[in-house]
Amino acid sequence: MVSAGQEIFMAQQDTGAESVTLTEQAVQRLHHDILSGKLSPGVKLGISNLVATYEIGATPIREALSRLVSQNLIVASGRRGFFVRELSEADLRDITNTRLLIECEGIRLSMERGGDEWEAEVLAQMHRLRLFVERHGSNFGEQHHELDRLHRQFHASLLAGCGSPRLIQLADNLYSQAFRYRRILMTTWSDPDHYIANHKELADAVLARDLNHATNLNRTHLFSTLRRIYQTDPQPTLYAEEPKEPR
Amino acid sequence: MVSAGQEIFMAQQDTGAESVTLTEQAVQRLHHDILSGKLSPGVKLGISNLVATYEIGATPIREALSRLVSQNLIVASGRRGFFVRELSEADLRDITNTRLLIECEGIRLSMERGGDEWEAEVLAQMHRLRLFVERHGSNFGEQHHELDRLHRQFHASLLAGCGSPRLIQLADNLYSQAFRYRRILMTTWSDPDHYIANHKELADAVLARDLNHATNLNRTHLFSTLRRIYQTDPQPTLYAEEPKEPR
DNA sequence: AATTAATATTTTATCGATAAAAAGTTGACA
DNA sequence: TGTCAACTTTTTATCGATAAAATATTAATT
Repeated sequence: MVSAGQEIFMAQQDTGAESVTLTEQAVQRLHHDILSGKLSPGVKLGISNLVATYEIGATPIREALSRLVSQNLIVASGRRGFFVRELSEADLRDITNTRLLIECEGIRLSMERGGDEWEAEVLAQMHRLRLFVERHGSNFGEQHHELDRLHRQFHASLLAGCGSPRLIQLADNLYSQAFRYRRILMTTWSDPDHYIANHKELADAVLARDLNHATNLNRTHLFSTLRRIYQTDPQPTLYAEEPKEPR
Repeated sequence: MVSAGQEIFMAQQDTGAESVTLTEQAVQRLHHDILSGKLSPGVKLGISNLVATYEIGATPIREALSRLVSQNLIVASGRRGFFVRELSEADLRDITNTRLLIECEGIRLSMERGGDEWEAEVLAQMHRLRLFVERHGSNFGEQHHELDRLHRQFHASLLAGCGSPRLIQLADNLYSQAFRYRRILMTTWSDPDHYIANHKELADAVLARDLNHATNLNRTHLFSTLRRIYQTDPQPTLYAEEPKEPR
């Protein structure tokens, strides 16, 4: 027999899980499936297909698609339906340049305004990232949900202290857009130690308020995807002419 | 009696007007009504109200609302509905800072990459703006659709040559967000000549590739709304420490 | 009079059905 | 054999109806 207390608890759990709008569920699942590559670039997102696949009605699916359009993951074409956005070198370059602009400003502001909690947050995220990589050193190349999450959160933490909701939101957005490209490289990642060392260096530079160093590291980090996928020179348009400040 | 030819023509016109998705129509009308202040900040956007007002079904209305949520004009709250986003000083400050970052980078890139057509575009928009103001000097303070459009396009033209779709889109987006605040001031605008002179100076600086001057003018321009509405000091976080480059 | 409980009302979120495009197919004619 | 036109199928965009929440209202009890 179930006591009243338990019933209430379960009801809360139920609503806690199910009270999330179907639209939101659809957004999350579509987002995930697009980032993971399950839904490839260019693929047509037919309503009836999606309704069948996700077992969600057409209205919430449609609403979810609309939301993802504004996030540049999906393209809506007049009366012809929805499609997963195509990838291109020009697009990745645009993403990367914009990201650099947004993230560097966010980091700059965080350095200026960030307090103790912000610093603690950066350290904590770095720590989580390191622990995970150390524990999964062998399967490092594999796509791993948890690693994705930690990596995203690490980068988010760097600008978490900036005090600008818009910069934070934009950075997160651009991260998602870049992820589809980065994913392609994931299987080729080799050296966990190198990976951790890189991120540690960035975190340290940020916490040391060394804007110049942090910016340079971040630029290298962001452009590495572009370089490795398209074997192009970065052609960084941003902060390229930044003065060499004595550190 | 109507000939076959006319019938076809009318049908085309009909589809020409109506083939635009109802969702898109709803987006435009909501966008307009929010920017114009017809739908005030904080107001609840009840579905049935909107359905009745716009004479559009609930599905397209809902889709339109979803899209505008990602544009920061509307807030969606769980199962409680949609609301026009509130205004606040902190929000305008965030908008303004972000705008400055985006626009200045866009202008910088336009200066670097913009060709003849870009320059022509800037001049043309400046000209259109001037002509309109000169012709409507007396009713200058009034809200005027056409002036809004021209002003928006003028600012868009400054970064039109930057080659970054994302910067362009972001700038436009932020313009809309700022517009709700700027609108409050519109009735107090006094001097058409001053208005035109300001914009002319900005256009000239941009075309002369004087980044420093253009940045300063743009900062002043953008922060003037903040200053005038909230009587605050700008506290510009951006480019504040920029060196005084000899022009 | 105030706080809670029970009820009624409104409104959202969602589904299933439908009309209208778009895409695809077939067949006729040059 | 190729092109155009009529027709069929598929799929989108949209509506009206409904179940489930949230909100407002009333009643009851202390």
